[in-house]
Amino acid sequence: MPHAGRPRSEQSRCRILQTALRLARTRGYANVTMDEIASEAGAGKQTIYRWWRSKAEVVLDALRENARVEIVIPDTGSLREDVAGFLSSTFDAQQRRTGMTRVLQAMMAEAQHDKDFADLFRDSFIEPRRETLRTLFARAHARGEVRTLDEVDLWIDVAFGVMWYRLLADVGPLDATLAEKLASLLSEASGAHPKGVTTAAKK
Amino acid sequence: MPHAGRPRSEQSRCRILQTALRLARTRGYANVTMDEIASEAGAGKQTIYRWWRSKAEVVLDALRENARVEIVIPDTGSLREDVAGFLSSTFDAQQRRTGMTRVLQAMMAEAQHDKDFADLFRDSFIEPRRETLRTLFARAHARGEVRTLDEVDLWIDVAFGVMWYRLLADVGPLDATLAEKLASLLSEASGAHPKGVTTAAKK
Amino acid sequence: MPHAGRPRSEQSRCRILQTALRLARTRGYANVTMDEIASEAGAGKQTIYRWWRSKAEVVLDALRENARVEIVIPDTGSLREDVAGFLSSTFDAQQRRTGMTRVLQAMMAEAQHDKDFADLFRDSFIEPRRETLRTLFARAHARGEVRTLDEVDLWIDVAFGVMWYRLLADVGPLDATLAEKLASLLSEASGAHPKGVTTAAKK
Amino acid sequence: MPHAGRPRSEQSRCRILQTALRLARTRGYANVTMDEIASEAGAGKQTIYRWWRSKAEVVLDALRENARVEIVIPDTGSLREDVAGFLSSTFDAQQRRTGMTRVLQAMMAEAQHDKDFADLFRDSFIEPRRETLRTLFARAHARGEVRTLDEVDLWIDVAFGVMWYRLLADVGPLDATLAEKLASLLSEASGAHPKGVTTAAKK
DNA sequence: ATCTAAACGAGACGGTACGTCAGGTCTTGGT
DNA sequence: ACCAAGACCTGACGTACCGTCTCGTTTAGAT
Repeated sequence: MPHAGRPRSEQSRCRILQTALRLARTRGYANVTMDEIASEAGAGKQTIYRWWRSKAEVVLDALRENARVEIVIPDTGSLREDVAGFLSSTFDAQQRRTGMTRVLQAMMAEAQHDKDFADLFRDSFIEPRRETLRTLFARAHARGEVRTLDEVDLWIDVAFGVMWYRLLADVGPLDATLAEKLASLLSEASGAHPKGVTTAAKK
Repeated sequence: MPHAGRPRSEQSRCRILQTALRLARTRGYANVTMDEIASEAGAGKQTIYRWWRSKAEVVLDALRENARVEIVIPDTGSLREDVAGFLSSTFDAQQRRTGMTRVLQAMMAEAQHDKDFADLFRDSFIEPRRETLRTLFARAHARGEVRTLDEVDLWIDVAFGVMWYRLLADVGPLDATLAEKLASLLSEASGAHPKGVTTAAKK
Repeated sequence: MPHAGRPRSEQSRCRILQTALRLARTRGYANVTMDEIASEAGAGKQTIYRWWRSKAEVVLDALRENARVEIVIPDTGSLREDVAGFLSSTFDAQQRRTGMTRVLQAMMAEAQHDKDFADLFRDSFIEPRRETLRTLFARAHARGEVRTLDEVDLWIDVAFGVMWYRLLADVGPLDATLAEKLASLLSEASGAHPKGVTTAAKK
Repeated sequence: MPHAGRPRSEQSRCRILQTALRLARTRGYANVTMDEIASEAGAGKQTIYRWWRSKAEVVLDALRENARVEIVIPDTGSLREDVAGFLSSTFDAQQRRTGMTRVLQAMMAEAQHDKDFADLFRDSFIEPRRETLRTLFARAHARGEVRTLDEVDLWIDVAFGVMWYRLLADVGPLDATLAEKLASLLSEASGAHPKGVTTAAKK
């Protein structure tokens, strides 16, 4: 059965998402209340709760809508360059827009005390980005640059682990230099042969 | 002039810390209220606020007091084994005591929306652990196992980055296997020659 | 435009007023907390603060709602009897219902350290009762029982002054005897000549 | 056995009383805390609680110490003038010193929710003043100005009732005019023969 | 053209926890 | 034993958000 009643207002949906992201970036996610979002978006609170389960889900949704086209998935023929490019682009996207870093931190924070959101966040944000990196390693494997994909999850953990660690614990910047270093580290780790043997050509 | 007035009650301090950590572990950090901590510790809420600025600071303090003796700093003569031992011990300490993982997640989450706490957390929790790892690398350098310490911060980022990433994003377990793999990765990356072999050409 | 949003809940309003008065009478105004009123009325604390500024205003409101029909305004044709009847009825209403005296004392006490409440109390409680008495004197003046209304405020002060003084300083009972004596005092003072006679003997 | 240990410090006692009254007058009784009194008096809180049971008792004590000499007990040979003089002096004492009115209001308010203080207040403040007025009526009776003292308590209630009523309910000023009017009313009621006629027996 | 039903704005509702404040008690070292 | 200082426990406060619940209004497709 196709119909019944008034259809969802696209205008409301957009205004809520835009307002949520704007407020989260300018005033800090934690300082923004649902009442504010509703009020600033000219929407009723119920309208928000009808379509999203929590403030976190609204902001995450806004984040995804917003970031849909920002990240580049490079294909240069070199694992090191691919990884460096992808990480560089990822870091950039976060730093460029003021307050975006804060929003990401808040998303991860929120995931810590909301199991439902944690699942959504992992499935719709964390995993897709892991998948992208996995693709880069798979391509490199196909090219023969990488001997085995057995440890690909560990390599991904290293890349994103360092990123999130710096982001969350504020122990260092996310810049092109870091992207380069991580790319080098991972391309070596994934292509080297530890036992001092021939090691063969690395590049 | 040495003092004035009634001295701080050591009993209260201990009971508050113990109660805070116990409640946080058993019922989840977010579900514990200041009123509960005060009440269960037989303390007044004001007494808590007199010495700590927030629930997070209380729990962090309890965490430090508690963890003072838990972590082993190994010295086996081998960087790989030292790192593996340290990480293993760190992971264990988190998994062994029920609920400890949750508390750590909550601490990191809290640091995301409380600047004051973030600073305290980094200085009194994050950095000391980095320092330990730094010591292991410095020893290995002194032994000649590591060629240069230029990238030691990156290696530390890798170790803790992966740990926190798995902890927070729930993308994999923190077990002995991971400790071993990270140790291998880092000892290789840092230029180690496990068995005194030629190391061959690295680049 | 008549409205917008959910209308105020009459049920909540009533339950809050009833609960407030009941608790104040049974347990003593000072021993009742806002949390208790809210909790017992099945209301949120915010709902109380949304419509009243303080506990005192809630109780006063309840008092007015409750006392709307209790006081008799007599019209016997004799000033002395009118005043005696009115005061008697007023005293009775306070003594009959257990705890009511205490509530009145508390209201007056509250007015002493809350300017806003003092104004409300005077305008909505004190003055209406003065007005009633003023009416009795005005009627008597119209009948020729009272020579002039110049000092009517003083007479009113005397009646209520003695009442409140005994109530607050606990220096004597509020009973029918007092009502009679005050009525006599005031009818004499105001120049009444009960039976149109030469003023002569009073009783 | 007369003594033991350090004697009570007269300096402390005075400073506490002075500070309490000063603060109560300048900032309003309700806005003053025990901590403030102690701190401003350079005393410990315990020192206050050692000698007084509550803030109200401290202030009342200060009030009595302060007012010891202020009130005149006139003896002019005329009841009307005696009463007018006494009330006038009483009203003046309250109005002259800024904030004193407020303190009296607060005392009476405090008596409403502290039974112990109520007793102390009545016995040491209310009753002595009643007694003074009683003396005036007794003298007048001895002079033959007053026929009987049967209703002296009512007359006293009228005088102080109007005073407190105006003070507490803010329904009129306490000035010389009021003192005169009350004196007239009471002297008439207590012995006068309003119409020059026989007036006959009152009861 | 009317009917029906869901979505909409507004905003009041029941709750939970917060951080603060004051009261009155207790515990130091010092007089 | 008294004192100043100040930490202690207790308990109420008024505020801030949460997520839910009415209201009357709007907006489409189905009748």
